[in-house]
Amino acid sequence: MKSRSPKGEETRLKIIRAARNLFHAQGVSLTSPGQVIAASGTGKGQFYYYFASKEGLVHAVLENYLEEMRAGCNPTYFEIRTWKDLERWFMVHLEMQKSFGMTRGCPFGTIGNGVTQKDELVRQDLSLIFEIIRSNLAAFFIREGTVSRMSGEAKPEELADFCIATVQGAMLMGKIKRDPRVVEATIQASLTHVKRHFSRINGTDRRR
Amino acid sequence: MKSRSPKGEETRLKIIRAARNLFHAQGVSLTSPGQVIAASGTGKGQFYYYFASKEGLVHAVLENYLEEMRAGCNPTYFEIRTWKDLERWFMVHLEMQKSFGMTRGCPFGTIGNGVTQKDELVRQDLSLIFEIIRSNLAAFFIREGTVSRMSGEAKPEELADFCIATVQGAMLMGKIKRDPRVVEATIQASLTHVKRHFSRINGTDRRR
Amino acid sequence: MKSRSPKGEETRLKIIRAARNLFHAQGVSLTSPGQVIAASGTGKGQFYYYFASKEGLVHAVLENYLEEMRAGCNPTYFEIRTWKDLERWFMVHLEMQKSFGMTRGCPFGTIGNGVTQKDELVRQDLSLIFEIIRSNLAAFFIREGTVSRMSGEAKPEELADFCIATVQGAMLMGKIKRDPRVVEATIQASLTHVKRHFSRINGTDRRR
Amino acid sequence: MKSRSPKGEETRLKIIRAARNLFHAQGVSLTSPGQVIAASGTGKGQFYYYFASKEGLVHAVLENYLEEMRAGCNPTYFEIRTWKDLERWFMVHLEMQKSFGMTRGCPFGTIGNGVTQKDELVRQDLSLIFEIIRSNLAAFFIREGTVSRMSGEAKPEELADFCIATVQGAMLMGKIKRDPRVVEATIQASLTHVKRHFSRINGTDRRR
DNA sequence: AATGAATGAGGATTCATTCAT
DNA sequence: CATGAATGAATCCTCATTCAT
Repeated sequence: MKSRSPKGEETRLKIIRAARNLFHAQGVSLTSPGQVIAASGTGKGQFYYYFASKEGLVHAVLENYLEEMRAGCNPTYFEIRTWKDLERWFMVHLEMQKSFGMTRGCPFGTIGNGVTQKDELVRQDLSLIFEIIRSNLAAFFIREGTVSRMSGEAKPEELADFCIATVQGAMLMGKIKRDPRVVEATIQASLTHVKRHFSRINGTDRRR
Repeated sequence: MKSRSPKGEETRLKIIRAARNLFHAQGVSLTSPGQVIAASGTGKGQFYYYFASKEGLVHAVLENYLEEMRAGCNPTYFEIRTWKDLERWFMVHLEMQKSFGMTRGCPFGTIGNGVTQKDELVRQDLSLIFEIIRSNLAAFFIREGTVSRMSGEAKPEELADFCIATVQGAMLMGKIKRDPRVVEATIQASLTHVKRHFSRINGTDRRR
Repeated sequence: MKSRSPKGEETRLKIIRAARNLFHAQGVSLTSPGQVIAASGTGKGQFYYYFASKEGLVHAVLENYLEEMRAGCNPTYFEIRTWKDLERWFMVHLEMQKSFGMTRGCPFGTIGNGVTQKDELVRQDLSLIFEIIRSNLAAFFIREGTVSRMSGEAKPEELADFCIATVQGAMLMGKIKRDPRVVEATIQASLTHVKRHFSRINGTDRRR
Repeated sequence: MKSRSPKGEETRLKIIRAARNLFHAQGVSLTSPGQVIAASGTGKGQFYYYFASKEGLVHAVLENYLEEMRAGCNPTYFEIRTWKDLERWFMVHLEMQKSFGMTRGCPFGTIGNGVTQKDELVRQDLSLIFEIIRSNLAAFFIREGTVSRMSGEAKPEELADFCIATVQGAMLMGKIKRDPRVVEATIQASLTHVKRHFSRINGTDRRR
């Protein structure tokens, strides 16, 4: 935490918010400090006062996402307690994408796509974020009972990974095709697949 | 088709090959013409003699992928006739990623992730490529029989989209986590899900 | 004269014509060999086969203008025998400029404006062209009688220079203002001024 | 107004001064940012910090001329109150040109000659400058009396346009011929022409 | 005569960052 | 905390020209 004064923290957040949006829209590499500075209405000096470098900003943005998730105010992250919640989890991703006219993918996926061998720090930030999402999903699957009548193939963590990967892939394809239908079909299928593992237990729930 | 002379075509291909590799490794936006020129061992002038712009090069690279697919010499694209073929289709993606030490995703996904509103041409090129891959998968599913015991929910095309999206998502997550296990688990689950739609018909085949 | 074969001469002329137009529209320095080649529908090799360099092309273009003038087929150059001819001479410049929507000046002035210390050859070409135009005008003034009642101030050559300079200045201002009125007023005044020197002799002619 | 700090303003002016000189010497299109940067002793970044583009610099240079004129410190712009002033106005242009060894024309004419359809902004800047010069001349002619014994043909504004156009044309021809005599003769004739319109009133003044 | 391929210097601009105040 | 000025490498691209066939 570099600064505590409310004024400075506000400036810092303005920069982070602007960067978040730009990173989501066009990725990290196409976003220059200049763009972030302009969009945030701050100054060149401020930028490098609060962030050591552009990479530092990426780190801060991801940390900001994390804080948001921990504080429970990120619309795509919430505790999943029921199958309805899980469905909602899939759906909010689709809705978010729709709200941008299918021109953007998942913010994390977009940032993650641009990581190269030299961005080890950022890669780890992303890994951590996905780890948390994974835990959230896995926790639900664990809670949902001793899973899988199918030779134990699917562990809760793997189901969680599967959910995340399909959402990522769906959003990427949705962005490329500018079409929500791929996303809808994919997340539907993903959900169906996941539910099946719990068919014995949640008899009535299993198909919707 | 700009040039036919064997000499020029060779230069053009050298540039395309270099670009292909760099785009795959670090995405389009992080790849500068200068890098492509250096990697291809050509000259500044040659680059712009063969390609109108950097965007033109991206277009040419994607066209090159298309030609390769049509000629049947792209390792990730081949006619899928059996369930073994489908498994192989999933696997070659994983193998390719492993061969790069899990530092790269799918070349198309990587390029696609970087497209913004202004890259409409590139987006359409990618859409076309994915359309062809989709057709290939869908054709198999159609051939595999009158599908889906499940109230017709899953159409062949949607299953194809599902396969593509899961592979894209799996590779993206694999790259971010630098870990092949997510990929393995995800494509396994995806395959399982798909097979299930054909379980009544291909009784013995259904699990491997 | 580099080539005599009709085919080659035709190519050469296509290039010259394209260059003429481009030089007139945007000046020499903003016109690249590439533009000329494209506009003439020829090839890179042809260009440097017929012209040693870009400067050589400028030279050739100016020579072409000269030939045209000598052959009597340049619309702005014709023998001036009467005051009506002189008026027409002023007017054709205005008309030419109007025909381009007041977006261009005099082709010679435009080229001349761009000459720097290193373009000595071109400068001399232009000097020659203007010398010929001057002779034409001066010849008329000489023929028109023993001039100037005013203490010999205005020699025929000086009147010729005056005509040329006013036309050049008028067209330049007309281009900058995108307005034909400056041109009209200026050439009218210039004509009036010139006529006055002959008022004693050509009594009735003197005002139109 | 981008900057106020004395340091920055000085840098900005250094760039403008260097550009002014280069534009005058070789025109806008032959002047590269690199040349301006070198001549001004600043850096690449500074150039684009102060000016959005090369065109922006041209705009700034013309604005600078305007300020100079308004501040009364441009040697070619001063209030014309007497016929002597008008003569001086003509003469300073000639002297300026002579001071550069007849290798340059009028700075405004030189810039104006290079404007193409896409330089609308610059064209308007120049129009404004010439409008101000015109007003200055016209004001004098208006003050000089109820004009024109000649059927009201020549309005003060038109005489002003005539003066400007002849000076522009004279300087252009002077540059092309590298000879001050054309300029001398042309401005002399122009002056004579203008004076004539006031002959009744300023009887004794009319020839010098 | 004609063609296309090659060359590399240079042009216009943006980048990420640092410095001084 | 904040501002604006400074820096120079790098980006994307065009230029004028030459070469090989």
